[in-house]
Amino acid sequence: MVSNSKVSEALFELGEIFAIKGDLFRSRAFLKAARRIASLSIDLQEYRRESDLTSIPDVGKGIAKIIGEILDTGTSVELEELKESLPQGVRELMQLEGVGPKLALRLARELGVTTIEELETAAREGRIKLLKGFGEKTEANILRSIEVFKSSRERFLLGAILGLERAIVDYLAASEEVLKAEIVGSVRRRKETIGDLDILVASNNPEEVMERFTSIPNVDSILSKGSRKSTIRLSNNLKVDLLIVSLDSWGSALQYFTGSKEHNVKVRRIAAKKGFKLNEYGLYLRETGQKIGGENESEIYSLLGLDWIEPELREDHGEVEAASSHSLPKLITLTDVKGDLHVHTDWSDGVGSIQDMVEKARRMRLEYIAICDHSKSLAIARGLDEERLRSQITEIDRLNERLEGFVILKGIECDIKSDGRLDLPNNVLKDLDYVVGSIHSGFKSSEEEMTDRLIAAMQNEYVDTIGHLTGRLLLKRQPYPLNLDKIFEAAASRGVMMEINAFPDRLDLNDIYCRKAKGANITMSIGTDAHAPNQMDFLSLGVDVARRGWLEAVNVINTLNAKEILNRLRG
DNA sequence: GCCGTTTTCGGCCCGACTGTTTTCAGTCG
Repeated sequence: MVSNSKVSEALFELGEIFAIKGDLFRSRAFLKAARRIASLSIDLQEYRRESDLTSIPDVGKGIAKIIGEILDTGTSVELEELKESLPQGVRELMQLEGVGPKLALRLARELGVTTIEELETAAREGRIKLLKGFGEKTEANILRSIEVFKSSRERFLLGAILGLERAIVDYLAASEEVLKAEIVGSVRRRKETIGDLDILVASNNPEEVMERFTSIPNVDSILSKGSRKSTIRLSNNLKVDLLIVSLDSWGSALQYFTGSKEHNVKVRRIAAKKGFKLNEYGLYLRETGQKIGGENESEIYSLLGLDWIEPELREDHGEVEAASSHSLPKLITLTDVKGDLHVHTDWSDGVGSIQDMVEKARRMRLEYIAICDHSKSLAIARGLDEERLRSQITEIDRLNERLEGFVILKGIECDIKSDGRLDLPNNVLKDLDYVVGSIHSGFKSSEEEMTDRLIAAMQNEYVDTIGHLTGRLLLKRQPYPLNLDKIFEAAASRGVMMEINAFPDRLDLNDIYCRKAKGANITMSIGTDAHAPNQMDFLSLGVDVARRGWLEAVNVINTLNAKEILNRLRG
């Protein structure tokens, strides 16, 4: 899939350049195509061999030609020429908040700056405010954007802000002036990483609520403040938007601010076609301006002839079409999940005993957990050799005898060695209930080597699941290259499952691959990879990914109860 | 440049906030 990201980056770049040049519609077309390519679960190189690139939505003749050129030569002549024609550094400047194409071009042209660093110098020397149409405030804002850019331009893990999200909503909801409060935006859609936090409030007294919002204890700065919409930055650099509407616009505002942008564009277009106008305040008849909906969200969808769409699906990945033909999936929920299929204990690098993990699971009302400590190759994690694993098996048997209404599955997270063999012999694997095969080394190998390695591992009859397939660490490490088609084909034919690793910086498989795996008839398992009892709370993040990947309960093995899963695994 | 139940031309989502300017362009979501 390396070629896909290369193509999508080039298309993004072209889109931005066209925006700088003022050709906004062409820009939009390229950006749209770029996003489309980025979300494809098929490899472009392979796709091109079998079909016409123009069969991809948002890709027409022109862009197909450019994609072909990039696949063949690594770049596009048009892109290179356009880059030449722009002053150096314009695109870099656009990374700053509040600096769009127009501003970036003027700054680059008129100040001759080519980097953010040079722009900072110019701002400190007071040269920006001398430009026509610029003043003190613009200069100060640019300086502040540069600060933010330098200190933290990374996104936040969804798993890292969840408590905070709740706390802010509760803080606002405690005011009598707040009639309703809800998280919207990418957090409501449960995206794996988020850029900011969006909160929607219904109130008849927006001024007072805004006051309360902008005086939240850990606010660092107020970026904008109006009667309907304000933005603050918290001391941890997280940006929080508050939007206030009246109760009769609650549903349309919820719909609008949940996004995604692409989803909303599609929904609005349907509204327009049916003779409506949809905005955050309501659904209106275009001709008369009469308001016909807005109080609740599902009503908006139903007036447009659509089933209500779960927020996690709102990415314009076919959900609007499915809602129109009443064929949306019935998504898995957290309560469907009966067990956690990947936890560590103090037998390897976890901090809890088997008993601690069991107690936590029981508090979560789960029926089972699979103890999957590391195997011996992972010496740094005190991985288990055959002898210690046998002791652990005995220990688990002993504990299971005393447990009622709960089962501990005997498992292992067994290292897959570089030749694809497993780290422990079959004569001990056969005595386990559940084997997760994972790669923890050799991340720099080629796509072919990694693919072969995984396929070889799946030939082992005791491997139930492949753990954290792509090895990515969100915001830290890219996934290693893999031929997913080959891997999923092998997994489907061998009946091997794919893990959704629910640890916040893994979430691997991701949503897109989940959907692809589902299409390949592969069953998924969800495991938190918890190394401490409380980390089992990450289970909900795994379910979020599954939901974003269009999975239903039947696609996930942990929706079976303890008896069923034991039958399925070793029956 | 893409797209089509208004289909090969003429649209392309729509509104809030800011800054600097007297009526609006730029940016963002």
